Amino acid sequence: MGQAHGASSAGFAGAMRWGEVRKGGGAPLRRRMSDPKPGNELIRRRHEMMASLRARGVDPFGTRYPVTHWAGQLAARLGSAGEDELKGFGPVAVAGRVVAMRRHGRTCFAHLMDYTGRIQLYARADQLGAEYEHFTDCDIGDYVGVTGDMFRTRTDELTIAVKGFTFLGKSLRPLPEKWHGLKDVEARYRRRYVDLIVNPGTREIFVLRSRLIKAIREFLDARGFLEVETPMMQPIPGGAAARPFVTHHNALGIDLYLRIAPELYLKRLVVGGYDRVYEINRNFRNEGVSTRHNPEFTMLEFYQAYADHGDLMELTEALLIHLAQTLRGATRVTYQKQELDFTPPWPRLPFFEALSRALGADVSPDTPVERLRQLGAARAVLIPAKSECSRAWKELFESLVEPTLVQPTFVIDFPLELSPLSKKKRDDPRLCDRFELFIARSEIANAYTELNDPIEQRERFIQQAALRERGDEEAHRFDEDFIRALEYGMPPAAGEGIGIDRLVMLFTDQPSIREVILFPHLRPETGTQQEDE
RNA sequence: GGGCCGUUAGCUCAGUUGGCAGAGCAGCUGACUCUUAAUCAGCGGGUCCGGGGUUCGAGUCCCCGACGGCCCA
Repeated sequence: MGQAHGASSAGFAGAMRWGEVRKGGGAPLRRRMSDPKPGNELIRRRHEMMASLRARGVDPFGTRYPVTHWAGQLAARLGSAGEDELKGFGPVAVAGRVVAMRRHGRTCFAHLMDYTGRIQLYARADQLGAEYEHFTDCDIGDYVGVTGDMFRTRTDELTIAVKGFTFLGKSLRPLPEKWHGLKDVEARYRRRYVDLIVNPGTREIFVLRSRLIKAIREFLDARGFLEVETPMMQPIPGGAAARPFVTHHNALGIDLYLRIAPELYLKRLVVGGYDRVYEINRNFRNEGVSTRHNPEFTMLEFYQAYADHGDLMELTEALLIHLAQTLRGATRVTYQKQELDFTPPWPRLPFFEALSRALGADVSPDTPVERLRQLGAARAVLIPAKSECSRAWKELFESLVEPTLVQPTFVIDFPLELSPLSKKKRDDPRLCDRFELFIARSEIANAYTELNDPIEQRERFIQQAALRERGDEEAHRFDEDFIRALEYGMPPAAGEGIGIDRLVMLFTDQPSIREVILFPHLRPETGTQQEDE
């Protein structure tokens, strides 16, 4: 192997030009602190090994490999197979990443990981001949293909006796330690690929996320809902109270907004005659990041004609039970050491009843804001002077009620002012036919009976415009075309939005939204140094 | 935006009162034909996040900054 090292150093020097990394011809990027230093011994060694393989006529980066079995498949089929069955099973070809190597002189054990699981490999010099050296030259992290026969070791582990061996993709960087994995949270988010390689728990979260979304589709499809796609870039960002991201369309010469909600477009489709529609896709809100907020997040929205928000409460109960049973096989799940019981029906808690209980005094939509401020102050909730009632309700609810809502709870009878797209409650025009679902102190769903009266919708938009005039950047914007759609006639309908990321948090027992989003938003890892300010 | 905490080898982490920068894993060399956190013997590996200051001397103390985490708004 000695001469191979010599041959490799030239190739290495050519390949590694650390100092020359540039971003668009601009200033050099700062190297991240946890990145190996230029010329790092472990990386250099791997480059040398790559060159050594080439010198021996071995391609470190293989191509198409005819896989006959996956690791998980072998374990499932042969996990309890006897000696004779294994002998008769015939040759297998597997491919994956080498994740462990135990060299014992002229024999060697390794573990291969593919996306279904792991399988042990056993190589012997007397079986492999010249290829044995290539096998033991594997670095942890290399992608390889292996052919061989199944057997069971003395310690009863299902193993492939290696007969043939191919490099498929050389790994040039050292992986984190086998025992502790990668723990550093920042590194896990920035290099999710490494996190996924070494931390099985991370892989499982995103498999469950995928299964959850699939289960939602099955549930809605079975009930006659049509999945649709509506614009992500909108000229008027509507359907929610939030600040949008702006972008620019060069050819049209106009600004467009990344959507904060699909609502107004989905309702246009209800006008168009699709009685049951849903969309699962991204929303973008220009707000801070936290353990519960990512600037882009995934939302399910669905609309059902001829139904009201009461129907949707029942549908929501059925949906979450379906998810709990499909994903966890139970109607109860443990979230952050608390047991959540999804058995319906869930309590329906009127908004002002919840506030009154929390404040220890009766309050209603008519309670003056000054009184609300006093009551809030007594419970350490500060409501800024000159606030509108709506602001006070929000503050008090978020500080005093939300933290108490652990078990699934529908909060109903929201004040009209907070709900400009929602139908007015027939027997109390100060309230509306709306609910929010809370689970584990977190808002999971928001739904209402849709306002389908274009005259009243116009009035509501006008009120919102007035709020916007007074500086409320989150007030809804006037959407003339949406009014026009309603004027063509919209059936009574109920609509709901469910935050997918927060649902995934519940079902994977994760305390932070960043753990259920593959690439959560972080500040760029390298400073641009170009805009000095 | 505010408060607190963190950043040391590829990874996980120690680092005393301010006095030569450490361990385990990973890596390298050698031994080893059923191991599995393999074992045994030996070896190499550091911009202590960055910049400034105090000091004879700073990983450690002070100031500024970057990034991250948690809590609050």
